[in-house]
Amino acid sequence: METEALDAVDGEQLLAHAADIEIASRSLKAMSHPLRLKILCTLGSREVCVQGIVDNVGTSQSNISQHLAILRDKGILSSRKDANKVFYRIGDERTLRLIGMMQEVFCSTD
Amino acid sequence: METEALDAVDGEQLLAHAADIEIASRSLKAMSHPLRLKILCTLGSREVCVQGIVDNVGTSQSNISQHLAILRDKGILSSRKDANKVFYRIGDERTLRLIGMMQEVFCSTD
DNA sequence: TAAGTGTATTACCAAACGTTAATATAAGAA
DNA sequence: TTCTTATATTAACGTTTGGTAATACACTTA
Repeated sequence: METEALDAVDGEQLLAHAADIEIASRSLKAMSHPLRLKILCTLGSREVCVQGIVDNVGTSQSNISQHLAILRDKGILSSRKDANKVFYRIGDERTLRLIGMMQEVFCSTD
Repeated sequence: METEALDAVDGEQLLAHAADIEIASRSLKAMSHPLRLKILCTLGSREVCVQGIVDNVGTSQSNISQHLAILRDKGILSSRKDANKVFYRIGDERTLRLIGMMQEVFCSTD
């Protein structure tokens, strides 16, 4: 890890490309809602069905379903149907990495 | 009927504490607007005055000032006044780390 | 002092967001 | 078939957000 990237020199800046900014802010926005972040943290790298997410996150089934739809539509989650259950997982590698990084940054005692 | 997928790895969940979730989502939300993310990337670890940010980010002075206020009020930016100019910098260490991480994740190595 | 430059604030409006409640769909069980 | 569980969708409504335009404030210089 080099700190040189942060020491922007004379006009140099991070995430310089407009497309990168758009993609990154889109992902951040998707993760920035407490319930959605909690969903993502509940999932981590495993697969959990909707009811499992509801039990863990703690709001109504309808509310969870709508947040899952947002994450799914943005390409962050992917799902698999088994019988009458639907299992979700984080299908976007970058998001998975970001969640891990969030833990490094925001969890003090680990 | 049981949520075995969840029970199987009961203890394994990222950002487990409610307080961490709140703090993290708050920071993410602040960064999740394209203009604000661009401001943060413009700053990096250096100090830039408002007009410099306006020139680099590219919207109205009023709009930039409002986004700066949001970031300042959330404790992400700190500022210093010199004559009639105001210089901003990222004053929150965690945000600085996150921005660096965003670069790792979202910037294709070119 | 007046004029000019740099920054912040306000008011207004439209659009996006988030929650609840109700309903719909799908699949397994009886 | 009918009942029950699991998940998704829709409508409605209040809240928040974001942008523009206008204006106010702060400081500097002539």
